Parts: sequence; structure tokens; C-alpha cells
Amino acid sequence: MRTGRAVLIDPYLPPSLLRRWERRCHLSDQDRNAFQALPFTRRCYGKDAYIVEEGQRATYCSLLLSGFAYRQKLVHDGGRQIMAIHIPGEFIDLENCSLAVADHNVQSLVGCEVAQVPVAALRDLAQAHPTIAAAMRLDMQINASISREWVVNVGRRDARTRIAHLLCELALRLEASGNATGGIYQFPLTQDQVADATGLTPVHTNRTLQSLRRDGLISLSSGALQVLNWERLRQAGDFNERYLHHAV
Amino acid sequence: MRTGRAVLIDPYLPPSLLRRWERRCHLSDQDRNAFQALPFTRRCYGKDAYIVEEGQRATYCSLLLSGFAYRQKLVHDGGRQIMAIHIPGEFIDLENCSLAVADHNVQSLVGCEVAQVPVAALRDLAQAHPTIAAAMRLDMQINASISREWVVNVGRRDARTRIAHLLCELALRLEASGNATGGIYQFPLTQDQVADATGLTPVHTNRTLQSLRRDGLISLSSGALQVLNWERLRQAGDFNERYLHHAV
DNA sequence: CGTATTGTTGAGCGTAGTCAAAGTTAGTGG
DNA sequence: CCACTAACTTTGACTACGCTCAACAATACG
Repeated sequence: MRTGRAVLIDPYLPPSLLRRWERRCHLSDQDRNAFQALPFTRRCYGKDAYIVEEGQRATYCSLLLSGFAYRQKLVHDGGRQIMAIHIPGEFIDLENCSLAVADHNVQSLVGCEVAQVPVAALRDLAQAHPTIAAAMRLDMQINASISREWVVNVGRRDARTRIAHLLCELALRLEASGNATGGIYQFPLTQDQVADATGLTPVHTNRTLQSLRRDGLISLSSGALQVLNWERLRQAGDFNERYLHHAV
Repeated sequence: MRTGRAVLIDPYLPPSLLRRWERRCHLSDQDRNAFQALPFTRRCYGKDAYIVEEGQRATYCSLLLSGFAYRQKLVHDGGRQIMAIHIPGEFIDLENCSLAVADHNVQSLVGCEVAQVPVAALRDLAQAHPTIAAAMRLDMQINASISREWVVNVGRRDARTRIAHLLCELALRLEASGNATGGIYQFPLTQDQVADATGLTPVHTNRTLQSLRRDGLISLSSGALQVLNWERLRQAGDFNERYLHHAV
């Protein structure tokens, strides 16, 4: 399953993450330069490759450069639950800075590139640059907030609401990350994966997506999502973006 | 609903949180002294009082001194989902250090006392004491890990497994926090609250608890939980404590 | 062009939800 | 200390949302 191979190409980290941080924190030139000077290894993963495996000890954190990734756990009977979806410009395992052992798996969707930054370098950076430390804390806390919202979503909402909510969240985040053109979002999940993210079965997910299409809320096919009526989708998904904390 | 009243009593924070941190981080005397010198206000809450309200801007973080508290969100149709349960010695809103606005509610169970520490003081402490900053990060990350496990629990497990899992988690954490004597845990949740934490209805929760009792896994009544067969409860709950990261 | 993956449909079933009432426990005040 | 009340737990009957299994259609891909 492991299909990563290490290739060192670019000497500098791309600025997508910095742009996101700067929307919330005022970074100095020193902060920016120190971040971009971070050592890293560029690595590519094929479809469904394991980027992080439960139980693993990691010595680096992976910043997603392109493609998508998701956090996942398997339960005893073989079921799979997706707990988070990551889009380019996000760290997919920042918790490696604090936790010794990974408590879940991270897999690539379709395929992706990541920049592996040594944990020690990231820790030193945070120590020397309090503003960057604050930005990293903020990222961690926003991820925690999203995770709490997912507990609510799979715990207390019916199938239609769950899926609409997931679509709302992804639409906003994809918009912000530049994976959208003219209201059409590059939607990376298969119906099986939507099912695993919402705690439903693929069959019921299929039927529910059809009902959302039939009602004119969305159009979704071959990896392209179009929100036809944002306000109605928002209502259908019981969606309140507060939990994203202006991350979008 | 708001029943808090401020009373300043003790000049020093109690050491329960420090003890937990010291199991994972090596704090110096300076670290310890600085933590215990933190300014704070002691505050008591009655049953079901709102300690944090969604949308609120907080200027302090609350450390739970006694009693229990839970994080909660309400959905459109009036349903409630509990996303976390906190026991004495834990911060219930450390995210206030990073996030401007609360994204969920925190309520007291039965009744509790908290120490309100000004966010600014906590931030200064973390800045001056890197080891304490690391301990705080670790706390945040463990909470995030628990939250991810809860997504799995409500998303991919059946009623019996969900409830057994919740009981396992609480038993371990209550044990570690000293709320246990001779295998009997002070269990603070009503069946309604267990239902809200597991995404089930109170009626089904009741029937499921009865089945766990009937099978001799637990005994639970009037706020006292006894685990009669840990190994079978662990199996019934598909429970693997890795996600707690030795917090217990 | 053939094969694997993903999406769609149908029929039947089962876990958990709903509603309503009764039983039990805990807490309060007379 | 007992009576009363509110909160919590338990039970039963019925319902329904979402699951299962199985087959088929449509895409993507090598």
C-alpha cells in the first residue's frame, strides 16, 4: 500500500500556508523568511497511499502541497471512519510535534505531494518565532473545532443533513484554498468516501446525494461539485460556519 | 441558567493538573512555581450551568477543580450532542488562548468549581516557560485525539459498542484522576447524557445499558459505575487506549 | 478494448427511534 | 420524618431510517 518515494526538488516551501496564516496573524519578514527556509523533503504519494500509519513514530510533519488527504481509523468489524479531510496548504499531522505515536492513519486521495518537515526544525522555528507558534496553535485548534463539529454531524444529524453539511464545509474550504473556479469545486471524494466521512453506507449516500440533486441544491459528477443554491444547501445542512473560525 | 458567582479563596492553584503534566514533561521548580503563582478567580457553578457559551469571547481559561463538565452543541431540530467530558484537573476551554470566539457550549454536570485564569497570564506563562507550553500543547492534542475517537465512535459503531467504549474511556480517566475507589467509579452522567454523548436516544441507551448489566460487564446505578469484567467490556467497546496517549 | 472502479437500482430487513405511560429514586419543604 | 415533587429510569407497542445483499449500468483507465 505504501507508494511514497522521496524526491528533493525545490529549495523553498511554497507560500500557500503562509498566506493562510497571514490572514489571521501578522508575520514579520523574519518570520516569513525563517518559515520558507525550513528544511524539507518533497514526497509524492499515489492513490490511497498511507502517509501516516497508526502506531507509527514520526520525526517529521507533512505539509500538503497538492492533492488531498484524509484522516481515518478502522474499527473492529472492518468499518472505516474518516475524521478529517485536508486540502493543499494544510499540515496533515502537525500533532507529530507533540505526540510520540500516531493515533490514526492518514491516506492520500487520488494522489498528492507533501513537504516533509523535520519535527525538530518546526519546533525550533516555533520557539524562535512566537507569532508562528501562535499560527500553528491556531491551526491545531481549528482542526480540533472541525473535529468537534464532525462529532455533532455524525452523532445528531440525519443522512441528508450530514451530507449537506459536509458539502458546505468542503465548498467553503475549497473556495478559500483556490480549488474552485466559477462556483465549481474540485470535489475529491468518491461516494464511498463520503459515506465513510458521514458514518453512512455507500448505498444510502448515493440515494441521499440523488435527493440533493433532485431538489436542485447541488450538481455533482465526476469530481466536480457545483452548489446551485447555497442558502438552501446551508439550511439543509444545518450549517453555521462559526466552527471554521474564519479559516476560510 | 447562569448560576456562577465569583469567590476568591485560595491564593494558589491546586497541583492536580501539574501532577498530570509531570507524568509526561519534566518541569523545573521555576516552572512549577510560576504555574502555581498564576492569578485566578475561583468560581462555583450549579447543576447544568453554562460555563462557556457559543459565540462568547472569553478572556480567561477555566481549570476544573472539582465536579465534572461537558462540551456540547445543539443542532437545528433541538437535538444535543455532547462532544467531550472533562474531569477535575483538566482545562475545559484551553482553546480560548488561541480562538477569539467560543464555537461550542460547556456545561457543568451536577455542579463544579473552576479556577478562571486570565488568558494573558497563561500566554505569558507559556512564553516564558517552554516546558509548560509543551505540556499545554500536549493537552490540546490529546483532547483533539479524543475528539477524533469520538467521531469514530458515533460514526461507525453500533449502540452497544458505543456505550461500552464510552464507559471504558471514562473508567480509565476517572481512575487516573482519583475519582475511583476499589474499582468503583464516580459516574457523573445520567442516561440522557450518555445518550447525548453517543448519538443515541435515552430509551435505546437504557436498553443497551441493561444488556451490558445483564451480561455481567458492568454494574451501574445511582452515579456509581463498577466494571465487573474489564477485558470483556474492552472487547465489547472495541476499545484501544492508544488514543489517550498515556493521559491516564 | 477489456477490466476495474464507481455509481445506481430494487427488495427486504433490522437497529434504533418515537410516543406514551408507569415505576423508581432523589431532593425539598412542611 | 414524611409528603410531595421533580428528575431519572424502565417498559411496551409501533415505526422508520438507514443497512444489507445482489445485480446492473456507467465511467475511468491502462
